[in-house]
Amino acid sequence: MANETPLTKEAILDAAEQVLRRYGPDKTSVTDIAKFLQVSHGTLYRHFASKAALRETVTERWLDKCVSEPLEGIAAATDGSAAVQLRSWLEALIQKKRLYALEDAEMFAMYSAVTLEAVDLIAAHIDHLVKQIAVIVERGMHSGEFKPGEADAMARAIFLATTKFHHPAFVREWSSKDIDQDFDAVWSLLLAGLQ
Amino acid sequence: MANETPLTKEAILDAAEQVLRRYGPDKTSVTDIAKFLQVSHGTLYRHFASKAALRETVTERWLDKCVSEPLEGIAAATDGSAAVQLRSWLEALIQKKRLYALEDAEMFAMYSAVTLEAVDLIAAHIDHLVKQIAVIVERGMHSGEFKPGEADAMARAIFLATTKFHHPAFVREWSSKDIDQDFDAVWSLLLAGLQ
DNA sequence: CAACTGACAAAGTTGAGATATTGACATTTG
DNA sequence: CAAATGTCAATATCTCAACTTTGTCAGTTG
Repeated sequence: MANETPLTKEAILDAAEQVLRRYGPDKTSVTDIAKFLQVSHGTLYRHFASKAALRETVTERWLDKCVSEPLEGIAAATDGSAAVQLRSWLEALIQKKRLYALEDAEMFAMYSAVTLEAVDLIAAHIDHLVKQIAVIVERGMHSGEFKPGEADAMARAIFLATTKFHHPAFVREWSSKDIDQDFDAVWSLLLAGLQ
Repeated sequence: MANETPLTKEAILDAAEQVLRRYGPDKTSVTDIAKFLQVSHGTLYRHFASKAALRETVTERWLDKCVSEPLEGIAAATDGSAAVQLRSWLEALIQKKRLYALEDAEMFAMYSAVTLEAVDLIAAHIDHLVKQIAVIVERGMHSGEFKPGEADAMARAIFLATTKFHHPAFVREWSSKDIDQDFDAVWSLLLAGLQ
């Protein structure tokens, strides 16, 4: 019964994202996604090896679209102060995490779950973000605004040192009244270490 | 049937710790602890308002005895390099967390659970640790080894920036091969910010 | 023959009744 | 009378059978 428009991975991912947003990561079954697409659930297994692989791919795409890509814009700028640029980049990362935790709660829950299950996928996403930081740090070192050093190691240190403000394990603490002051304290110390 | 040696809070906490170590935080009931002490479970409610209060008090005592007190020894030293002292203190904190995660797994699981439930208790414990860091930082500022600044804010920033290496949410990542290298990267950046 | 179906086994989840635990308190005991 | 008991209602957890979901694959279809 081959259809004239055969099912693509992208179409499945779009459907999965919609169903996931409606039912949440815990209540969404492969069968639910198949029903939505009006295909047999077996069909989805011709495109994805397992439910876990489908969940991971949905999350990977969401992270790329909602986190990596918008931040790429900030990291790509080549003018102005590197310190200001770095702070903007970190604030944008943190603001996006807080926003999605509230406004796209089901996809954020999916991302939190995948963070615990798919270590390699998250490691690759983090590498991607650290590379963006490294570009900013390198520019700062080149212009003399930051002191010379291992830009990649520094970038990774900056990402790790701000974990509390962007890692999903801390969602509940992001509504604390002290959180912005705490970020400021960490930022000041990191900036002092860079300059 | 009042006993000649009336039950003390400490005796209950000792018993609770032993039973908790045997059965783990999920499988230990107030009745189990009462059975161990050969008293009625109702008796325990004359000493603790609730099971949650008992769990929290056990955890508080464990944190004081196993974390705060040993680190106090390192923080109290008044000679040698403040940088070396601070690094020793942080390494001791991290090493203790890793050790207990493996060697006292049930009490560590109890602590992980309480970290999610009893925000105020953990906040007080963290304040305590941050004060110890502040003592080291202040000494470093006084001796001219660290540049002058707000020692308390810096101490808090140091604790927050090293979250990934001591917060129980990251137990699973502590066995990664990169973890020590990552700590080194963060340490270098923080130290540069202090000096 | 590529794309899909649907029947199937194995694994996982759900719900309802049985059992255990929590927490309050009137009562007992030395 | 302070300390502890044991019963009770409410809440939570366990058990196990019915059901759902996952993942495979031989078979169907355009």
